[in-house]
Amino acid sequence: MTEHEQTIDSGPDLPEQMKIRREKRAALLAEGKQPYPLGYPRTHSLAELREQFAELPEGESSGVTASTTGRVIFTRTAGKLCFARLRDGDGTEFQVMVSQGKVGKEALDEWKRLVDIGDHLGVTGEVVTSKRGELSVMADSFAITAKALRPLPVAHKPLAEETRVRQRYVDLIVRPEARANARNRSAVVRSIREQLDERDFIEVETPMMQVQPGGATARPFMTHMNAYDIDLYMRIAPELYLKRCVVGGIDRVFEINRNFRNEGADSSHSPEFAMLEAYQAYGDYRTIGELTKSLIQGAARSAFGSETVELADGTSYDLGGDWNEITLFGSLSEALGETVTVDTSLDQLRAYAEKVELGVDPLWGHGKLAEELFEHLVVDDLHAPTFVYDYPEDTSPLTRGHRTESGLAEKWDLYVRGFELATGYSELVDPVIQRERLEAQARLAAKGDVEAMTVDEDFLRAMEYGMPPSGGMGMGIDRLLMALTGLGIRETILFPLVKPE
RNA sequence: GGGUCGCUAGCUCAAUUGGCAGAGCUGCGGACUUUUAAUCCGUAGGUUGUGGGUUCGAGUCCCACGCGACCCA
Repeated sequence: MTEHEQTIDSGPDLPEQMKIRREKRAALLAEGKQPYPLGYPRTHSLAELREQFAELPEGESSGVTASTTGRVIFTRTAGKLCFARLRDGDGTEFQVMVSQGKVGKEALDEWKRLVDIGDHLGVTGEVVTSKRGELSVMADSFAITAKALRPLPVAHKPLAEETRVRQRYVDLIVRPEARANARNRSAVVRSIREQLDERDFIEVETPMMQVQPGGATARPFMTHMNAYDIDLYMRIAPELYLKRCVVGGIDRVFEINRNFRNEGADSSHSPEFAMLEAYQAYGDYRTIGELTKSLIQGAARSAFGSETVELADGTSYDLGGDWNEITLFGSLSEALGETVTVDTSLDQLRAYAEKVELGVDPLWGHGKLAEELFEHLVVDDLHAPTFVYDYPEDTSPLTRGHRTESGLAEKWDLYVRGFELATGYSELVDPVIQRERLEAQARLAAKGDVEAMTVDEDFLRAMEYGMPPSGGMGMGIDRLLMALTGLGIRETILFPLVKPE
């Protein structure tokens, strides 16, 4: 016996149920059987059996012998006849019957002695229906294909929320919604990729470890590369690299990948999150807004069959048709009952903040305070899909100034069900103004703003070669799933970060 | 960061004023050749999140810590 086996077999503290399963594993080995064989010669998946024998009348035998596999999720013994329900990864279930008359006493006893709920099983036998009319395989033989050493949780009580997240593998085994969530996410991401492909966008993958972080105002994670002995940053956004792509002639480019932001974690924020960013040469914030709407509506159609989706709380949510459009200062004026514009003084904004009991950071400038007021007063009411247009220029350092309104930037944020889902811009492509903006950001950083950008000389060099006029957008994939399903972010991410137990 | 609540058997949860730590399902042994969360008989399973403290006695009261949920900033 190896040291490892001693450890797992001899633990006196091990719960009884786990000890017993380990003993069953040992018994299989002692009897010359593999508890974890290489495979099982399968002729039909459970779904194929369901499809092929859907018409088999009650109480009849098909005459067809099939070999199939699945995880045991239910067992029942009725004397000399045993039942088990198998389930496949796709959720298909199928019944197995083991009869003493068919397999003999020895095999039936082995079944009763060694097979547990949770085990993976291969079964070979005739496809029949039971007296109760259920399609079944009447086993001629069976083999455990993977012995489960831990019991599954009780099927009929919901798993505690924390256990779902910490042990997603168990959640996926026992909860159909968990499996559906994983598949829905895949369907949504696939739809986005296909739609962008149809529009001739090229998918790229740009650095996730960067010498200097850029493309967003956010606090980065730091790491260290030993070979070069330099600090590196996990990226907070792919923007500056995707723009380099557009400079280089990849006129329609996108990336779906992870960003990392060293900030809080709560029911709508994860420190690592998946993001789509897309850039389109000779587009602007209007065309990229249309694209964003199409992508979301297309994803809803292809993943859920409709632009009106069913949310987890049972309500439905309509993403179809045209969406509301408001402006930041217009909606803020309405909420305050006072006319607020980009020219309203900082002191006046501070007075409004005090009036609505918004705590103000003295470091906040004019634009930042206007955005904070907007988030405080307006955002919660933006339930229907709403584009919020025209943000202050001084908080949008990578965005082109507004074509007609001085002091504003050509930026929109898309709000869905009260949270920010996506953002889009007419991109700033003038390298001289871009340098001024980044240098201003760097001065904020020097003053202690941990979220401020730094001057990326290589990015500016690229811009100096000329970037065509472009629209760009970014959308949180996790949040898109939240919008389409009504789930919390910890349900749309399979393995969200959790503190160690 | 502040407040409130929670952490008990494999899973989901009880436990009265501080007085023998329980149930259902699961498991184990038995009966049953058509079960579907079967039924019947029997039975096992606990360092009550961790560490201190008060007390004759702590799941329960006090302190600290860990993990989590909700609310607030």
